[in-house]
Amino acid sequence: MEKKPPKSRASAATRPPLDRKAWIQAATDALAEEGLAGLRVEVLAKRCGVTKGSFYWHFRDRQELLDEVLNIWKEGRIRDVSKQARGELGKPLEQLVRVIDIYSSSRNRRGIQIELAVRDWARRDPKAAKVVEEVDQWRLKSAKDLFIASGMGEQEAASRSLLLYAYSFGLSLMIYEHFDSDVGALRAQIADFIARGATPA
Amino acid sequence: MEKKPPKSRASAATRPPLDRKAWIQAATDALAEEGLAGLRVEVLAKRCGVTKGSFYWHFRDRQELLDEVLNIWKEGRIRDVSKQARGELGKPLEQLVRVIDIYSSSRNRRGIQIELAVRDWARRDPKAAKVVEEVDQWRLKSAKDLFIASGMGEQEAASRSLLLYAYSFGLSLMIYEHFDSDVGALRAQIADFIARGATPA
DNA sequence: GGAAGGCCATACGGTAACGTATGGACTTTC
DNA sequence: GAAAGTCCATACGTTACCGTATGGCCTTCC
Repeated sequence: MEKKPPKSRASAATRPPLDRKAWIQAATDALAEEGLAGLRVEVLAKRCGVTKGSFYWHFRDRQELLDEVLNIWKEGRIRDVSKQARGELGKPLEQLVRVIDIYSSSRNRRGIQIELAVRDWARRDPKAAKVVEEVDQWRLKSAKDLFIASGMGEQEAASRSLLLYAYSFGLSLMIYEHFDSDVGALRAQIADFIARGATPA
Repeated sequence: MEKKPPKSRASAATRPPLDRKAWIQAATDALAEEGLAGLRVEVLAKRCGVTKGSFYWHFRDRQELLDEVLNIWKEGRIRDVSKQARGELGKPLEQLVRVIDIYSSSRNRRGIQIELAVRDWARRDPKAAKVVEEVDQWRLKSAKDLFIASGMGEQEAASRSLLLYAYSFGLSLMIYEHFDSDVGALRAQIADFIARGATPA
């Protein structure tokens, strides 16, 4: 057998060594693009330019990565909500409209894709379901507070909060570009409708 | 080599032979329960009590089954919409509230699961996306007509239609049971809000 | 400069799935 | 009753993935 030179570490020399964070980042990218099915060890390794030997040094097994992805996502979402709660982002109604906008906008494609992937994941995995439930709790509570802060009653504030988020997520499940000549106007009207209850004549 | 008796056809004798429809039915069940990832030939075969030898007699390959599942689903949804359009189901506003109800209700768990599975599928598969787009077109157009029939203007009818369906699908992505002591009341208020624009004091 | 530890490549065994090839059992047709 | 057709079981080759075992390079620390 000819002795192959044990792989020039050209890549290893130039590339900074990976850590857990880098793996989780790559996994989250894959989750956005391909859903839970995209989180495969060997595929992620190729994406990172290494082999799975690296992966199993940083993680016990695939499940450990999945758990981390979920937790990181949860923490990020709760941080976002907390920012809102601190009221540093403008008046209540403006914030509510912005929330709707964030989830309707193509600007935030990656965030939306992850959101949908996690929620699909949650339909079959109890751990993911628990994370989604917690995130929903925070968001709904925060939105409800904002509605109340703008002078709305308890129950209506709760209803509108639920409507706001359900609509936002649901919209990104639909394919409606050709439904109307100006879907942007429709979205704007709906946002106004949810946040202010207005239905322009 | 000992000659094994070529498998008693006990099952085959009692079980009626499968046809394409039976396979598609089983596949749709699997889709509801496990999503697209559940549509695996050998797994479905086990569910049907046969081996994949049967499958490949009825279908050219897995893709052919997937296409059929999509088409059957599309036809069913469009049939549903057509029923509405024929106005055999009561007054416009009642019908709209019923649509919301159908997609919020645990009565229709299977239908909702399939709906979500197909829409998740559509995020990565152009064929599925095309089917979803067509179904959305029919549904949105039908809802819009109902709103118009109850005296609403063009644009508001369009907005509310989009809101209605987006909300319905989005709601089944959320985990909100513990958000309020009476989530049923919230849902009822939202339905009324979407269909009639009412926001009870 | 030698030892220890961090980071990774390679090779291996195992499982699950796809699709094909082939033939067997049972039914229908002529 | 033989031939043709229907429906399926079995065996095979292939690919993709998981997780383990093992060893090697490269840095750090004494």
